[in-house]
Amino acid sequence: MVMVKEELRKGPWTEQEDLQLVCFVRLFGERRWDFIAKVSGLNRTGKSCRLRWVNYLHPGLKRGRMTPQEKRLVVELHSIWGNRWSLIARKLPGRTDNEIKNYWRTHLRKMTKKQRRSNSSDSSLHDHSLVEPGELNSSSDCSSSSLASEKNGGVKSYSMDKIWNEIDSSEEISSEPSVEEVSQGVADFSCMLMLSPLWKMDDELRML
DNA sequence: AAGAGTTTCAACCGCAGTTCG
DNA sequence: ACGAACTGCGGTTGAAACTCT
Repeated sequence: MVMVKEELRKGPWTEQEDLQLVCFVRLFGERRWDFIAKVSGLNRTGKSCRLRWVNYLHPGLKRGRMTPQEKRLVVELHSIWGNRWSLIARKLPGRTDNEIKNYWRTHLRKMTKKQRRSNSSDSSLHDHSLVEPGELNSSSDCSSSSLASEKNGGVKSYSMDKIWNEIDSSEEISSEPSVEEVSQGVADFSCMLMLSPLWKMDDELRML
């Protein structure tokens, strides 16, 4: 028998992987990521699973651009705490440290550009307006919980709403099942049945 | 219209801190 | 007390989308 060690998957997550991860996080909670990674049959590291959950799948995440208020808060807090992104993120409910970090980088770039320009043209630098032109009226389309670019028909063109709907509709399960329950086969947990290659693997093994 | 430059965002990596056996 | 495994954080990268010329 030849043991083929499957390579860990990297790169963008598929809708199916997301569903799978959400199911297993609901089962086991937001901890033991390595365990979840193994048990779920996702070919990902625990780290990768955690990151995906925290930055993307976690319910209650706000989607869409940051509002001018949020931007202002980020700048204020950054002036106090520096690059303590996770700390700053805690003051902005629904925002992740990654998001804030990303925002800060672009913000910083804009500022340095502005500065360079104003240095060269000797204009004043008072405009600390964090609000880009046109932002105030159009701001915060957070209501749309669709993923970044639903326009592109790529891998990512599905929405979190859709995922959560699918999950909700497929579960009437208590929030915290015991490990025993799980091990004896919460397998009737429909999404697990359908999704986890682990169970498939089990069947395949039996066949041998 | 097309190509270059810029922005945005998701994901990976390495490291440090924490937990557990 | 100690080492291994796990977790969380900050930095960085790369691809896709968008804007400008």
